[in-house]
Amino acid sequence: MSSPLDPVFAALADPTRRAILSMLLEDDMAVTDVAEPFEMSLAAISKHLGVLTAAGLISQEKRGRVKWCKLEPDALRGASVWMQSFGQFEAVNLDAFERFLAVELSDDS
Amino acid sequence: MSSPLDPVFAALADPTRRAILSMLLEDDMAVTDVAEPFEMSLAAISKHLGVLTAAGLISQEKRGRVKWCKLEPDALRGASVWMQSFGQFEAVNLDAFERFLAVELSDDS
DNA sequence: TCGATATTCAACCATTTGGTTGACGTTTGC
DNA sequence: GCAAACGTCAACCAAATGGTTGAATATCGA
Repeated sequence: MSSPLDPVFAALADPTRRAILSMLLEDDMAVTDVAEPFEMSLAAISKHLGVLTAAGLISQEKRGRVKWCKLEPDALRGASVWMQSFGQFEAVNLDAFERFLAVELSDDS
Repeated sequence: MSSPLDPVFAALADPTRRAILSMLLEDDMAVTDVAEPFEMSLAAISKHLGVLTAAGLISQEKRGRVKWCKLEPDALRGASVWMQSFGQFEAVNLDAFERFLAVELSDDS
């Protein structure tokens, strides 16, 4: 059916939204400042920010009349782990999978 | 603007397509066999496989009347690298991996 | 208080997406 | 040769997506 990964990957599928995430990597930003480099309306950017918020990739906090946008990189973790499982366990080499688990478990990190 | 990441993330946004990729992780499969566990038409699965092929995530080779589907995990590399730029994912987080598996396997249809 | 700034909302539009069904072309096995 | 199996194609549909504009709301600064 669906999973929490659905809205994350869907949000990442749009280049405008990926660009927004990259911008927020440097610092928190107000909605108007997020919109500034893009050649589209503020309302469109507001919608994109809504999609990113719904996916959990950013959070928004209103202070005064300004709404600040903040990256929430933890939301990428599930998606990242899902993808890595393909790179590392290609052709489901079960031996490799178990070696991977052993290494991960013995490494306190 | 667009980038080669667009179709990859868009393809991953659908749970049916992610389930198909997981199946192909175990072995190459014929289209009919890919479709078997899903409660939708063969034509719908054929379209999903087309989306995955367009994204480069699988390849398809016809032998006789059977078309074989093969995972192409390298296509995930670009997306993976993009996500690494957000840091914090250098090592696979096993807790997150297990949470992911629990969710992903429990709502499979 | 008033005007400007910040942001969202509502209505609308075109395009894409994910599904259906039925017809169609190939390949296979008897 | 012919029916069955494999898979796609074309047409259609409903819903979601990504954008627009204009009005609305809330806050700030003077």
